[in-house]
Amino acid sequence: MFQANPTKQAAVTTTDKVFEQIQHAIVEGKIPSGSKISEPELAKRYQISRSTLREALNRLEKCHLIERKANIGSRVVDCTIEGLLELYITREALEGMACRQAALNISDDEINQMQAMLNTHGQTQELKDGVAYYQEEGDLDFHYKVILASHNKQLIDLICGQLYHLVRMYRCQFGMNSPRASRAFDEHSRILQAIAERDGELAEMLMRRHIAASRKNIENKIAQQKFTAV
Amino acid sequence: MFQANPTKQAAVTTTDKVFEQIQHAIVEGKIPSGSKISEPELAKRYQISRSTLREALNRLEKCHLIERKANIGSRVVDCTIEGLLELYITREALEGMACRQAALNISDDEINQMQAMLNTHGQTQELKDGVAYYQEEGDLDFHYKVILASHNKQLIDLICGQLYHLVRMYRCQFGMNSPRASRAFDEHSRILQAIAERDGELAEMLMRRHIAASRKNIENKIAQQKFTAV
DNA sequence: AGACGACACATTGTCGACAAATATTTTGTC
DNA sequence: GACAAAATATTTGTCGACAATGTGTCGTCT
Repeated sequence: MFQANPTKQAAVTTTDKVFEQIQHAIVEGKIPSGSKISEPELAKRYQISRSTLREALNRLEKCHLIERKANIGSRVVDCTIEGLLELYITREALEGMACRQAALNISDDEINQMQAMLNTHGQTQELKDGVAYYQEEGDLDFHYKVILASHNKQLIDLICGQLYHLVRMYRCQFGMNSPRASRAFDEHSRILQAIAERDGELAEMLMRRHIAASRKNIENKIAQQKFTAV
Repeated sequence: MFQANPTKQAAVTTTDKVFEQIQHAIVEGKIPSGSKISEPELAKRYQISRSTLREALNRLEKCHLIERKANIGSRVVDCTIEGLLELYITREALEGMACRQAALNISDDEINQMQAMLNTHGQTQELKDGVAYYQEEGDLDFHYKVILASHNKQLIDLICGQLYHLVRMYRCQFGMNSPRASRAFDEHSRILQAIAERDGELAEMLMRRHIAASRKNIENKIAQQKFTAV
């Protein structure tokens, strides 16, 4: 099954739990993007002391969900078009490399697992006619697996531990159920094929194109919106 | 002049100051890599309360200099060969992309600045005959400038705000004054040239080769050490 | 009327103490 | 003497209070 963050273990301390709650609230927009965070208010809301809340805020800052300024306070990061495009460019670099490393380091077991996962995706996708593949976490699921298969702790932590919270936030807030669904599935298949053939160079190139295509898709949408707005 | 972290503003709160002190201590190995961190002891050493220290520890965790486990404690990250190689692979991905973006987004002013900087490097480098270029922060300085020139906040924060503390740590602890000094200077020149010509693809490729060459240089050294050890 | 400064308020930063969890030592038994 | 379990000690997590900093308001002066 899909899990929000394959790198972290279960929440044990109260800070952990509050952190996860606030994290979801931010990702889903319940705490609106760009809004200022009041420590006393949040502490009261979650029935915890300010110290505990601040600890949680620190972790939120670590995944780039909030920004803090000394003696001034914290704000939820705001979702801008530029931010989204910058995020995709960063993903292209990191996931591309992760994909190359996956081709070098993946185990046979992992290959089989991913193949099975893609098969499942393929069936449900045929049924739902491609609408839901992106939206339901199937897409993220595949990307997660690739990243983990890189066996590179640095990459895994950077992407899964930090970037992907932002990715999910943008997806939620911008409501991105792209029409690229069925094409994305094909691209995933080819990427996995390259990985299975241990062709790192090709694997990286395909993953970069895959992400770049998403980015360009977004750019087009934006341009379109601008056009209809005028 | 070179500054430790071009993204952050001056330290204002006591947490900031203590954070910087401990950061330097870890980077320079005064607090040995892999050692456990005692909160009470460090708090006493720096004359601050534990809450303040924990705030500083949170930031250290953010730059991957320490690792924390719930209810167990913090350890300074330990410097391993694998960790170093993983770090270089991540740098290759991120700085390569930063270089490509720099070629697209750099301003003419920035180009001139970098050109001037390289000229300075070239002169001092001729004098010192290439020994010091890597060691003295000249190398990092160039890389910093490239990353900033990408004008991509995400990339800048990831590399300058997080990765580079680790890079400096490894450089300090493994004492890496590589014989690649004079070659590195040439490579920097060509990278800047590609950037100035707005050739993003070439710029990325050259930067990736530049970093990959460093990595392979390290790998060779390791292999050599193993050989002589046997 | 607009600008500057003093005051009051709210928010963030820092502190020391208590509670919970983990590590260590002691004790008892085989 | 070695192992297991209980008791102790240390460390981490959480709390509420105080200090320092920033913000807004009001009154006075030009």
